[in-house]
Amino acid sequence: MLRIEDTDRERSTPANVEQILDALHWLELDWDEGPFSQAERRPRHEEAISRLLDEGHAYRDEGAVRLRVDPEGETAVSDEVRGEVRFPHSGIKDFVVARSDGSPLYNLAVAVDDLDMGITHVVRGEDHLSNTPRQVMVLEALGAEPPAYAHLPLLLGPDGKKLSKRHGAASVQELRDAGYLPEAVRNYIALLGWGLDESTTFMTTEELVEGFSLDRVSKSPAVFDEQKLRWMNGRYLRELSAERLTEILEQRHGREGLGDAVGIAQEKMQTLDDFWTLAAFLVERQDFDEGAWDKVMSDGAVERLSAAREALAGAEPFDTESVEAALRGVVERLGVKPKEVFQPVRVAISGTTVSPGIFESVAALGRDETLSRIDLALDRARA
RNA sequence: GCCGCCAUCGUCUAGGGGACUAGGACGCCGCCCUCUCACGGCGGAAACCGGGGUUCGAAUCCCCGUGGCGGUACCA
Repeated sequence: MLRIEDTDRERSTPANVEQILDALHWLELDWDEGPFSQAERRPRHEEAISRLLDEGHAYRDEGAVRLRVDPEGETAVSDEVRGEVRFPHSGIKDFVVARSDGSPLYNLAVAVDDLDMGITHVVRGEDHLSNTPRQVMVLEALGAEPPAYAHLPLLLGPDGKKLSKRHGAASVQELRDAGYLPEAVRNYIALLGWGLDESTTFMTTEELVEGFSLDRVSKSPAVFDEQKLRWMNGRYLRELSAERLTEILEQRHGREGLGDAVGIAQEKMQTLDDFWTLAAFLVERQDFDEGAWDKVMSDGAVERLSAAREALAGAEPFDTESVEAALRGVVERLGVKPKEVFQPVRVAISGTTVSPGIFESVAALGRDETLSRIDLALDRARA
């Protein structure tokens, strides 16, 4: 039985817990909630406290109950990633295990819970390492063997500050909203503070489960790098079938009929959000970007654009192949560079100089819409 | 203050005394591909925190320093 710290116990609001579980669910990670309810656990905690009191391991001090700590001794914690860590008791005073009102404190509650639940491995953030000797002392006073501990390096934000768990669920939510795929996030996070070997980067969940080992967990904190996540997400996006991606995007945007657009934008996307910036022009007309317009609609652009219009008007059938043939024919006839024809067309249909492939885009728009957008551009250029 | 953890390219990391001229990935730069942007391919710049030891030999082991982080609560 493995316990993964941590869902805050008493201090967690239901909404908070809800968020965390929601994040785990989105990441497609399994979990077992265990006995969350403090109310349920309370009798066991009180039992442990009175045992500690009866056996002289703890005493009352101004109402609160404190555990006795032998000032001469030391407590060693055996940690799966850091080895044996020794804590001289000179740095640990008798500590409170129960408040004056009898309610248990974290270090006691967690130790008793671990014991009752038969926990064998406690895996949690490094921020708990210094608390561990206290939990071990509680367990020892109770005559129990402490579980194995593994303290993982903290995750830092780009600012170098720790990515707190209390905001952790929120940031997983942010990643989802920003258009990252759960499998990419899962894969990326696995690589923070751990690696299978010196070069493996992409791993399925099965491979992760199969290959994970605590002895390859690193000891130093890791900074979350969104650039790398974007790259990885792009790779996962391109592995999706066009059908599946269309389904995801149609649901995300609450629209139908995005298939063609998805087909030609997929290879350029890094996040789901990128889709709209890349392909919005295929769905609705965009305003002309002034910079792009000035750059492309220079001398002779009107002639080249009208020639392209003529060719497209006669292209039959209006698919990618014949569009390409028509446009390349114009290039040849005019004896100009390909881009001198393609870029004006691109600006005419998309409003800007950056877009997916021109032949696919024109074909996807259809003849009528394409010609009408070109006419609009022509009018504007002549005005 | 005291206790503890950590320290390799900008970032994630490999490395466990000689295989290190320090490897891979993201990002960056250049070239190729090319209708733009991407994708892809090729190439490049880029790091062992500092000082002492130990050793024939140290990125690797030890000590000190420095820096970052955590704990030291009738918080979790």
